[in-house]
Amino acid sequence: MALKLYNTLSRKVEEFKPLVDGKVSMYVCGPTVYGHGHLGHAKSYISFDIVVRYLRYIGYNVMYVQNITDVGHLTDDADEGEDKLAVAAKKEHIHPMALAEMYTASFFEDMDTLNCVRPDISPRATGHIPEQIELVETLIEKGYAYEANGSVYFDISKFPEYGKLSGRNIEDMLAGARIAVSQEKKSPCDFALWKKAEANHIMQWNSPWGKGYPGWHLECSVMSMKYLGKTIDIHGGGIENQFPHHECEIAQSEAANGVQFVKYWLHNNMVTVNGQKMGKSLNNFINLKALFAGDHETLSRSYDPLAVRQLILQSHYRSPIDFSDAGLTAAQSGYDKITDAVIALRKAIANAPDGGVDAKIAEELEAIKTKFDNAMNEDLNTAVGLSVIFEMVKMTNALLDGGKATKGTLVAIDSLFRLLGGDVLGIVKDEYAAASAGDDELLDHLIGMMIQQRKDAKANKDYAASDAIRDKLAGFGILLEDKPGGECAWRRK
RNA sequence: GGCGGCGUGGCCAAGUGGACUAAGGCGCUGGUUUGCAAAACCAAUAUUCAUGGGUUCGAAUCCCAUCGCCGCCUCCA
Repeated sequence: MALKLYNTLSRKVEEFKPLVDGKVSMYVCGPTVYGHGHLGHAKSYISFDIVVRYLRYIGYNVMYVQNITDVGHLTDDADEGEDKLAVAAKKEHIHPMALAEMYTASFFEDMDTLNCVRPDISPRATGHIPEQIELVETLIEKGYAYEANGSVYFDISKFPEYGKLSGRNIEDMLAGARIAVSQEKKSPCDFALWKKAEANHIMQWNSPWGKGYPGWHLECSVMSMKYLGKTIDIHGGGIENQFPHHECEIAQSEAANGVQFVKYWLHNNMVTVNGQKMGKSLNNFINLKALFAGDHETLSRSYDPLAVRQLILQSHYRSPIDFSDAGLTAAQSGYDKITDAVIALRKAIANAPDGGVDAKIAEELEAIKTKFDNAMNEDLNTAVGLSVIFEMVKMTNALLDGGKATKGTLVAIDSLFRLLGGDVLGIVKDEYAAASAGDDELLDHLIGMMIQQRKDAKANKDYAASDAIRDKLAGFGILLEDKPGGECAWRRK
């Protein structure tokens, strides 16, 4: 069975067929770097991270480009207001490019923490000003754009397909009262390709139309074309970018090149916080660093980044997701359950009796993988994909409880955990920080002493003393687990 | 006003015409284990899929209506 993806352009789930056999070109709208990453970024980039990982898992050679927007978008709408980066930079008393640098680093850090694979290319908008100017020139030459008072606008009337992605028509939009009217534009729907800069505008470049800066849709068209070609397989982004951003990208690119810009348009849905829209202007967004540190008024604790990732994977990428403390706690519990099972499994491998893979288990693992593949092939049903991981957890725990599984069997299970849970879903790690021996040898000795004391107390039926030791360690985040046969293991919580 | 989505157990969430007497997670309850816990395992937890009609041999899944919620249309992932 082949991969199927929901294509916003056709509003249908379609079988995915790349332009070139075995290769996929994919562009995802990246962040505007004027603040730390937040939950919305997490949802979006984890969603597309899954797309990339799954495509690679099923054998495609993927070229993944995700831009960094470090200029140009305005605080208000396409034609008014200030450059968001400039506003933030002014507030922090640093140069806009220093601000962009800082938040770009922060963004990469957060995405690494969420275990998102790095894009192959992360092009910056400011690094592609000449290319953007070239595209504007091309559009003017071909009659799709016009200059007015040092700015250049795309002439929507020359591109009848405008609206095909978002299902809008120009008449309806003209009837709407919310479109800002500019004297320079022939039609209120025309959008800026290049904006004339006032003298006090920090970020500005020379152009054939005087000093200015690029319009806010231009960079994606240009960088997509430059690194992936005139027609690409997949373009992803948040659903709110469907209109106008992606609509404008299509207009610019297809007008300039005369060929289809993108085969498959993928859009992820939005995030709400406690049932309410999370928006920049609402100022209710939870930034990722605060989330990982538990440093937010609505959060009772910190959350493991991969538990956040798991929460996102529990629902479909095209569904909205609500973040709440309760939801995060539930996801964290589930994540811990998987992690504990995998750690226990890997520990057990060392002491397991030699032997090959149990035939029945091998068969079950095969069925599990098939179920996983089928779910993911249906427009990336990560919720079912995750449920498969939980089936493996159950299988693992049952086998470990039985204590008779061979090394070969356990290794086979671990391999599948690494493949499906690790390579594809990104929630199972290759290595976990040593929870007992190894690096923490000293800690292990010390806790071992406590465990021995507790054991002695228990032997004397001094349960008050033994429970006090357990409680005290729990207070430090150390959980004791009594095993059958009087053994006691410890792990961090 | 235009466009789109959603409403499934206490919570989250998959399923979108027939193996659904509805996956999975969290939670709760009972059991095994334990001195007691924790962890793990086993069992139980929706005769029902917002409501009312309709189509069909058959609907959570299709159609219509009603109610409720949400998003986009302005920067946002």
